[in-house]
Amino acid sequence: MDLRLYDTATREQRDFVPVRPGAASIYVCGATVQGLPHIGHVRSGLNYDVLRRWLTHAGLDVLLVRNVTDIEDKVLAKSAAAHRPWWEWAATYERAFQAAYAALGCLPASIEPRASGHVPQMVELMERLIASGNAYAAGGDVYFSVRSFPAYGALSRQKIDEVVQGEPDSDTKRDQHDFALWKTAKPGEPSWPTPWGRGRPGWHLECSAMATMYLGREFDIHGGGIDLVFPHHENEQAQSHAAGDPFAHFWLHNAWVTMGGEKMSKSLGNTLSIDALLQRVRGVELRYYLVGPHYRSAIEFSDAALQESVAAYRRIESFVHRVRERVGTPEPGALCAEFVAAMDDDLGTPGALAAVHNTVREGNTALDAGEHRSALDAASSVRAMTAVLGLDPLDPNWARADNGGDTASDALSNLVDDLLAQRQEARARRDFAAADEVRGRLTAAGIVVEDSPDGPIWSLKDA
RNA sequence: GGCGGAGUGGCCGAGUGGCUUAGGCAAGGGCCUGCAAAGCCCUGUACGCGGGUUCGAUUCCCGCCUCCGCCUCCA
Repeated sequence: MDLRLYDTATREQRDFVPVRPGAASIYVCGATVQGLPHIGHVRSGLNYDVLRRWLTHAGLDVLLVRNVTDIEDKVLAKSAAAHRPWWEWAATYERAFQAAYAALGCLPASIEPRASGHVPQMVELMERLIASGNAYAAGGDVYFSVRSFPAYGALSRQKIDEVVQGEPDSDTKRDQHDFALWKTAKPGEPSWPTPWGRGRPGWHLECSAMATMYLGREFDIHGGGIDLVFPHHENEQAQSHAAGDPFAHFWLHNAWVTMGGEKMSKSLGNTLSIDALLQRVRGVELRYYLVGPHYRSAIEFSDAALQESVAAYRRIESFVHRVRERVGTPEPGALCAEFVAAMDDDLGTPGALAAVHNTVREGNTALDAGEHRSALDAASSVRAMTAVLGLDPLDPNWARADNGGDTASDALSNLVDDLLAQRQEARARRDFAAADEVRGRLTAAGIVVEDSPDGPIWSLKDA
């Protein structure tokens, strides 16, 4: 394959060459399960889902690991405030995230490891770092010694001395820039045994340990939101490199979904929950909206733009449905070159969708001209391309009621067909008042009738 | 202060040193249709501001303005 990806570490596009021929390994920073997922969280999941589908389409055996940060300050604080066990709190929101990903058509990750289940791997990594002189235990905490690792800052291009310091959070650190790998146990908080006493993991350590556990010391792609570059990913890379692991070959970062020009976040109170959005549009339509712009471009959320996406997606969808009803069910076929080129160019989904729309237009033209073979080919191509983006209109996941599938009952079909036959009779004798009366009754019942050169087509009205 | 991103036609959103200057949505005109819907065709001539380089810049360089992000938990 000729995929090129923008790598944050090198700040340029590079040819994607898998570490292991024929396979691809991806680690994505998933959710901190402290609250409900919002549209921005899902955008990230969607992005790596598209990447995964594209790599899979290229014939690679893809492993996708998306972690769950279930042991973390906010989870502990919120669950404590609610007087609930931390693990119940985490599990509740873990399910909410899984449901949101699924509703948007994200294929399940190969595994979604929880930080709390990988303490032994973390301890092992800390032991390696202490042995190499890059970490030290102090008062039950374990810190990474930033100054001991000259390449610190390589990923984010931050210089240690230029980094703004927050409030000192510890007396035991040797350097204020050092970050905690492990935090000593506090009363009321969960803890695990280590050679340095009981405690709980720091966020950065979790990801290094889990990525290495499932994907090995060297793997292809590490992804996440742009906000994770510093300090999270910087720290991850520093830990793993200091421990002698080659770690990720590519660092990918997706941009934001903003609201009112600002980053969506709980603290600003401008979040948009997935549940609320799915009251208004279907999952596949929301997916189209989020996949349409390039993943490294910010999306300023607006209702108008969301509705435009709905209209744009329905154009694609209605083409495929019209072909199925008039010609036959298209099976996924060949991708067009424009689509492939766009996707290979750092997952250029905007260009890829342009290719889809061009094919739709050609297919519609063919259909109008009665060139059924060409129309079917176009629809096959559209199915294949949309499938790569997770937007295939005939994917059972996005099943929609129309009279071409199993979703409408035979009884309903018989009734509608009977009425349509009456209408055709009326039209044949040019009694349009009677014909429109039949159509009006169907419309009132939620059935949309459209006349095509091949006869009337009906479908259930959109919800 | 350090690092990074953005400003494109009515809207969303790509992209490129000039060549049919993406695609979608909306609008106007047309074709088709008994009507409608859908579809197809046509139309709009945009790139924050000021300089510079160039035969030519939205695209390269410099400066400026505005906005946003990270540096503290964060997709």
